[in-house]
Amino acid sequence: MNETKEHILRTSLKLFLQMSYKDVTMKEIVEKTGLSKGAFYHYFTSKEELYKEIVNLFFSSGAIDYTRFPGDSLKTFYNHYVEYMRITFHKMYELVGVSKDGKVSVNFFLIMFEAVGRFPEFLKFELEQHNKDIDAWVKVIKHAKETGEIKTVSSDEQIANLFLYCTDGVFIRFVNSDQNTSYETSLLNAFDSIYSNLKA
Amino acid sequence: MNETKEHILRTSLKLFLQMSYKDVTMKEIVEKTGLSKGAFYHYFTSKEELYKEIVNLFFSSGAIDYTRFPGDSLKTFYNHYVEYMRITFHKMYELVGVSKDGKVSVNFFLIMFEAVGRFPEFLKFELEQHNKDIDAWVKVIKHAKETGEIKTVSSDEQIANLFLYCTDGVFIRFVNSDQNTSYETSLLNAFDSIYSNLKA
DNA sequence: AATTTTATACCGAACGTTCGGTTTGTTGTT
DNA sequence: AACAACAAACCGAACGTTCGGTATAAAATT
Repeated sequence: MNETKEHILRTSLKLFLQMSYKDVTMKEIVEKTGLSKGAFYHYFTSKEELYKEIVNLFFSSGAIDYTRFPGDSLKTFYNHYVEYMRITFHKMYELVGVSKDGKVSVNFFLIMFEAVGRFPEFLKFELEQHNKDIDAWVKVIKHAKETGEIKTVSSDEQIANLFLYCTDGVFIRFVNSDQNTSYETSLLNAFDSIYSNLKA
Repeated sequence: MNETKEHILRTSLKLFLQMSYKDVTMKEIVEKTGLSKGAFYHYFTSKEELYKEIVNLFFSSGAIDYTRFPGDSLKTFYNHYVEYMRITFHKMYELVGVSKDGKVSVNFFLIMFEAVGRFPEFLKFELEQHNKDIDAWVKVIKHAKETGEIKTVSSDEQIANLFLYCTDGVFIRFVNSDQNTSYETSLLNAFDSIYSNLKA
C-alpha cells in the first residue's frame, strides 16, 4: 500500500481510538498527518470511507491467531493467552502513545461499539471472532478434562465462556479504574482464580 | 422537578443511549421533544449541561441498592442480583423502546465510556459504585465460606471480582450478539457455573 | 537529446450545509 | 402589569467536501 495512505490510516486510528467518529474532524486529521485537505481526498473519497478502512484494520489486528497456542494444558494455554493479550495491547498503546501519567485514554470497546452501531455489517466480524474464541477454549478445556488436569460439573462451553467473560470484564474494570494495576496482571489473577477452583 | 424539563431529560436520555454526544443534535432534541429551541434553552443553558444532568441521572439509576439484598446465602444473593439486573434493564429498555425485531440498539457502556472520556470527573461515580459492589459481594462470600456453603482456596475478593467481571462480560457479549438469548439468562448461567465449582 | 504529454501527489481557498446558541416576539397565567 | 413558557427567525462558527491549480517526475514523441 502507499506510504502516505498508511500514514493517514495510522494517524487517524490514533484519533478514532480516543474519540468518537464525530469528534474526530477532518481538520484534525489533516493537521495531525501534516497533509492538506486536498491530499487527503486524493487517497480517500470520504471520512466515512477512511473510518470503515480503519475499523477493518482494527478488527483484523484484534483477531487472535490460536494456531500457535499450546494445547497440551489449560494452564499453559491461558498463560499464553494473557501474554498474547499483553503484547497486542502493548502494540496498540505504542501506536497511540500514552500520556505522561502513564494512564491510558484508549478504549477499544468504544470504537468497536460505535463501529457496530454505525455500520451493523461489522457485527459479523465480532460474531466470527467470538465463535473462534469459544472453539479454541472449548478444545483445550475438553482436553484438560480428559487428561484429568481439571474436574468440574460444568460443560466445556460454560467454562470457556467464563474465561472469555473475564477477558472483557477485566478490561472494562481496567479502563474504569485508576489503572494502577495492569490489565494483564488482573486478567491472570482472574484466570488463576477460575483455574484453582477447577483443579482436580 | 418541572414536567417539561423531565420530558426533555427523558427524551434526550433515549438519544444519548443510542448515539454519541456529537451525533445527538439540538435539532433532533427539539424535534423529538416537540419543543422549540427557545423552550429548550429556557430549561437548560447548554447541550453540555443537559448531557451532564443526563449522565448523572444515568449513573444514579444504575447504582445498585444492596441493602435489600438477602445475605443469608450466596446462591440466593446472586439470584437476587440477576433478577435486580433484569428489572433495571427492563426499565431502561422500556424507556428507550425496542425496535420491531426485538433487538436492542442500546449500549449502556457506550454512554458510560463517553461520559468518562469527555468529563473525567464522572470516573469517581464508577469507582464508588465498584467499591460498593465489591464490598457487598465480599460480605456475602465471606459468610458463605463460614457457613460452609462454599469451599475454595481463592480469596473473597477474587471470587467477588469473578462474579462482577461476568456481569460486565456477559453484557458485552449480549450487545455484540444476535440477542436471541436474554442477558439475564446468560448471566444466571455464568453465575451458576462459578457457583457449582465453588460448592462444598 | 530535447521536448511534449501525461499521471501522480499535493495544496488551500471556497462552497453549501449544519452546528449550538441567541434574540425577539407571542401567548398564557397569576 | 409582570413574568413564565414557549415559538420562530436568525447568527457566526465549524463542518465535510469540492475545485482550480501547482510541482514533480516518468513516459512518449520528435
